[in-house]
Amino acid sequence: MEAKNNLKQLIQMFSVFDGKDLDKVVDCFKTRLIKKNEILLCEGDIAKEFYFINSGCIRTYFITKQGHEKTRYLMIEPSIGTALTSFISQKPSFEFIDALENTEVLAISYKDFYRLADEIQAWKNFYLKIMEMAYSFQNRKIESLVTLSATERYKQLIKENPKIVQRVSNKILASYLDIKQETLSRLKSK
Amino acid sequence: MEAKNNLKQLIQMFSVFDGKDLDKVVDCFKTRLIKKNEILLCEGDIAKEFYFINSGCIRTYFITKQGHEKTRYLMIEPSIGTALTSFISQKPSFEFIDALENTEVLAISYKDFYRLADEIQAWKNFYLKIMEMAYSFQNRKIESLVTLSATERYKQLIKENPKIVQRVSNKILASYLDIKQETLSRLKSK
DNA sequence: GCAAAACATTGACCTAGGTCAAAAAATCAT
DNA sequence: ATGATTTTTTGACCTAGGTCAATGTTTTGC
Repeated sequence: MEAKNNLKQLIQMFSVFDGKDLDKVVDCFKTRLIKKNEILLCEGDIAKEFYFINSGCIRTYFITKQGHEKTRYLMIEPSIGTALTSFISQKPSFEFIDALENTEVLAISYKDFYRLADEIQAWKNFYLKIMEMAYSFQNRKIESLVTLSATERYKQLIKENPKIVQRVSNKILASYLDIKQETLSRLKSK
Repeated sequence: MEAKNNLKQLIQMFSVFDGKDLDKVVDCFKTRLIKKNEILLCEGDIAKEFYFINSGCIRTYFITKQGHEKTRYLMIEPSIGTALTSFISQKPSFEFIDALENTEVLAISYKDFYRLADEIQAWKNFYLKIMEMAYSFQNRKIESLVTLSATERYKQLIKENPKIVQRVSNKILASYLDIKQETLSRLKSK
């Protein structure tokens, strides 16, 4: 109940809904409780759900040919996301989604997500906002990868997402920053 | 005339239009002829136009604090794009847009672009497709940055975009691949 | 056609971050 | 509470790519 109110609040930050449409949207979301280390999506599966994180932490990551984990997104409450490329294309994902903490999400299926986009203009606008924000996020990520040193990326993360730094292990943080955990250890102690 | 037919063809690859709506959309695009090295957008300006490249080549790039150019997008005909972050947000861009060759574009203003999105569902769907494709492109870019060596990135570019490699100088290619031109020279001769 | 400018290549040297291993610290499961 | 496992830190060593300078090649503008 509380989770659905949180979801309503987040949605309305990005798109103007009338009450009935918003209820209709929110009713399509189902509560999921996920245990720490549980995998929501395996590589090779199709991402059939989109998530609102009501509490906890989930991440998307992939594994390189050399066997290195690269963390793509870290999401703590309140936020939204999924393995977006697979969700959009409905093709097998090369990303995993897992939970770094016990996590409560509200999940909406691909079918409902797109059906609502056809039926409710405000939801389609919301979806556009999601894509715009995701695009801008990727832009900043690329800019930081090509212009900042490892130390600078770490400092930037501390400044912009202190909560994430507190809650996530150094191993995971390092894989999110595109550095090795030995390197993160060293630059933390400078 | 020919350009507008090319634009119609490209649009219809991504979204289903009826004839009248498509004409209405295409009528909002104006022809622009741009000379090689002409700057379409300066850092600090707001991106007020979205482009269809009918012939030629344009790129978006930014300059780091150290004064290095980093090329973000290379677009040869037929393609679409702009400095998307600034276009979406209507805030000053940190990217430049310039022409690497004499180029003919069809340009649509921000106002028309969004007005059409309100009036014509197929255009809004088209815009969604643009965002989805842009997002996927960024994803692949990030993946290549964090998993491939300089040589591998170069080889991937040759394989996936041979036309671009032929038409764009090594200096620009290097800045697109996030390597220095000395490095590109060296790995080309291996 | 020619000088200037820009692009490309090559040489020599340097360093940020990776790799591998070992040790220490923290967390987990019983 | 304790042993096992995982995470983190530290040490020593290595290398891909950067930096700077010089030279060669190609393109541009007059």
